[in-house]
Amino acid sequence: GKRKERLFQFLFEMLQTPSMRSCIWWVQSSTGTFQFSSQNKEHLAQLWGRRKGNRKTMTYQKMARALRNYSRTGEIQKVKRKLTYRFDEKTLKGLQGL
DNA sequence: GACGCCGGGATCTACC
DNA sequence: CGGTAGATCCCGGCGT
Repeated sequence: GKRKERLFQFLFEMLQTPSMRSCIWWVQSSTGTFQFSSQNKEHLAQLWGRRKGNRKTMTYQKMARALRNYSRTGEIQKVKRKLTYRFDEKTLKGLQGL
């Protein structure tokens, strides 16, 4: 099946990519906590936008809005720390099982 | 006050 | 046609 990739799947993939460490990294991988780089978050957002083939350039502001939608389903929660989020335990297990 | 980050409503689009 | 998953736009709140 070639269902379109979800945002959280893309982020997890980036977190496993060494060359992306300047954009996003694990704060604590065991709990699924990760953080974006204040300096390079826009580059990561643009990568996401290109992958989706969006008309306009993806920005952190817009990507973060999509991220906030995850708080409703609980797939990802925002943590108090700046630019830091956390995958839900169930979501994380699903991603690790790929 | 400016700027960066955050929360969420409204609306639109692409896809299944 | 209805639902999902964002994408886009916009505005207000808050801390530095």
